[in-house]
Amino acid sequence: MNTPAANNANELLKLDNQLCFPLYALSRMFTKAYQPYLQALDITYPQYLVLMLLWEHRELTVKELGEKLLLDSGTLTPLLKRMEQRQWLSRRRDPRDERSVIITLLPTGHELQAQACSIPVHLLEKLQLSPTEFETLRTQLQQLLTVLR
Amino acid sequence: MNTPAANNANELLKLDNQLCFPLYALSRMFTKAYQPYLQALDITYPQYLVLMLLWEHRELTVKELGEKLLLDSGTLTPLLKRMEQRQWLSRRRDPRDERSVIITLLPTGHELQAQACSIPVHLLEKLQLSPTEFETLRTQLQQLLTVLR
DNA sequence: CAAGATTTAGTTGTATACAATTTAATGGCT
DNA sequence: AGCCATTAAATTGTATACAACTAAATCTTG
Repeated sequence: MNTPAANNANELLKLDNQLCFPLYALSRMFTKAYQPYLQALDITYPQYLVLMLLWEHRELTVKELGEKLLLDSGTLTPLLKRMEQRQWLSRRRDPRDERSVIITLLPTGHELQAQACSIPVHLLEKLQLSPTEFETLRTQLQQLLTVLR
Repeated sequence: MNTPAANNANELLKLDNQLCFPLYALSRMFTKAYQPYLQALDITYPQYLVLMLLWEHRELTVKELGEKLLLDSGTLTPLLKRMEQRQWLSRRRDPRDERSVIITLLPTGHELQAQACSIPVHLLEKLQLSPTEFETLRTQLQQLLTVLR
């Protein structure tokens, strides 16, 4: 354990020298930053992600949602059922392929968009990043996401 | 909804135009990338974080762990109890302040370090980032973490 | 066309996260 | 000393995540 190589390995084992921990911590901090705005709409962050996709696409299968959010049915099915209970969306089997379930936004779900569209603006203010910084970071993360996918 | 301002607000509501989603997705993908190596040690990612801190510091209170990991006792207490059951660490009240709980690494917990020190190396390989890219990204995330904290 | 492979959701069980509340101990102040 | 505010963990309840498995529908290939 006292060779330079071992010391280097131990250095790498420190929290501060890793990429993963800041990602993990930042991800949770962002979710908390969203919290007050989401609470006003009575939705959670993953539910907000689903809504964003449905505002853009109107209807999507569970599989498509999973591909876009990188979540599986074990997470999505109960989440979508909760959203169905609140009348934000409907779940129905695809008549042309009974294996698939099509998620469609209901009127109540559409109405949330008007209240939600100020959320990203609020968050941008909280971040205090210049548009350039924001864009650079977003692009880098997006790239890393593509590489790892 | 057809004014330029409203359209811009709707643009911002797309997944691809946000910082938060790539952080959220990347964080989970990283955890999955660690998974095979952590599974070999039979630990979870948050448990690995706790171990890394204890390898570096020997003993820490629950409060100190929470400050470093940005987690509260609601998350840490049950997590630490599970690690205690496996004899990796001990939990005992601080005699000088009975409110605090001191977490100390046990021999079994120390031994895990020898097996764990190859993990960051494996991860670096998976990432395929140049040392410069890695460092730039790490610094940016670290900074963002400091700003938001 | 029939059997086996594949695909899509759903289910089960475990482990986080975290808000909100509770409990116990300590500190500060009169 | 006695009281109140503060602090540190623990507890409770809800909502993700995700591995592993199941069930049903569809596809493929001989």
